[in-house]
Amino acid sequence: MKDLQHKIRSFTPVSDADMEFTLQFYKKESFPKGTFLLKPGQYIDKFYYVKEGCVSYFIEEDGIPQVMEFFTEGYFFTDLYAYIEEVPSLTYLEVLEDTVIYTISKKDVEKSFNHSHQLERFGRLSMQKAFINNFQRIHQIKNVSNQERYIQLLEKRPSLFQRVPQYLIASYLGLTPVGLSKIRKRLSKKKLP
Amino acid sequence: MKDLQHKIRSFTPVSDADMEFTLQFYKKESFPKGTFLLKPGQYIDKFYYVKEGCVSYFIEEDGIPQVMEFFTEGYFFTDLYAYIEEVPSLTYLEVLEDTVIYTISKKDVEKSFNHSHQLERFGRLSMQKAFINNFQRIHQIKNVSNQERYIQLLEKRPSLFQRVPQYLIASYLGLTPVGLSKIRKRLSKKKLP
DNA sequence: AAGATTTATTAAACTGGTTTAATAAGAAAT
DNA sequence: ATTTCTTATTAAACCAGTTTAATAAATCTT
Repeated sequence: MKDLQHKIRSFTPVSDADMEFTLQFYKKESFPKGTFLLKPGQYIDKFYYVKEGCVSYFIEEDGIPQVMEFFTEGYFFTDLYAYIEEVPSLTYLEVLEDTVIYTISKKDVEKSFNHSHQLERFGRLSMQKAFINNFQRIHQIKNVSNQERYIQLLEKRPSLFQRVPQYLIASYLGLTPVGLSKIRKRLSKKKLP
Repeated sequence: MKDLQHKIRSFTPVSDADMEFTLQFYKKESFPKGTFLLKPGQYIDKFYYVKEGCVSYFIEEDGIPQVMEFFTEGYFFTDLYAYIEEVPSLTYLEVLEDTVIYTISKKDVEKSFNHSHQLERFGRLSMQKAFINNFQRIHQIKNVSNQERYIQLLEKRPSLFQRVPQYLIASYLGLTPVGLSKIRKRLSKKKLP
């Protein structure tokens, strides 16, 4: 769990004792491609950290998956709304490739935050970072063209294109597969001859 | 500052002593309509709470304001990215009507969070709530039609339409004024005869 | 109240996407 | 290897928005 430890300390200093206290709760689990960690109607009382692999977070709209996020190595995730409010989820969490995850229960998260001010601070700062990421995403969706967003994703998370089918990336970008295909064609024409 | 106190306690219990400790830092300030609390290039080391009034948070794109949020009564706000990273802002914060604000400096926010675990927790939970709001916004922008988003805004924050010019609301919804006008026309035709 | 400015609507031409459907290419199963 | 299933591309018709420009309505100034 070296990388998880490192991840936590990238937010704020945590004493060895506190670190040990919280790490004891995480359980390593492996899920094969195709596993659903969460489906609509289910409750979720766990927080996850991706050690290795990829998980999609999506909602189904008229039978079509609308991808909100791809969680890859180093991401913390859950369906935060359902987790916090303790209501049935509206979303899916689907494992897109064989994935190794560290899991911690909500109870144990809360134990950790109660145990030490520093761990509580880690909670605040990680949430802060997630907030900023989301905010930049909103800015992008509102003010950047689809084509530009595609290019930026290509630059920022190139490996996604190797591991995730294109129609899911289209969905993540807010496009249909046809729309994304058109953009790709347009770009390939520009670049080549 | 009764309402600010109440707001803080709506997130988590805070002892009277801790509450007094943090409230001492807030300063009441009044700004007339048209004031800019922040412009691009400036640094921001304050957090704000709207006691009364309305502040727009926008970025200028090709000379056109793109509104990210309207902060009204009961909102905490700042330009979080510039605040955290201590870099020059890219955004504007403009007072849209005479507004009363409680201001606290970043130093004093940090003093508060250092002072007590409960205040740190308030910080985490308020950030968590902001995260969820943002997330639902992303979901809305991605998966809800412009027309439907307009209707939902009308239902959720009707007073905005009384206090903010329509072209700013259009911008907030990701539309041009022309586009919003069309939507309004379409809807008025449907409802009436 | 008149004039000046800002804001909202309408029209017309355009555009970047959608939908639907057919086809092609790739991957998995037998 | 052949079939089957999934994924990606292309084409054609369509549509909800945009841009530009003119007009109308509302608000602010003096």
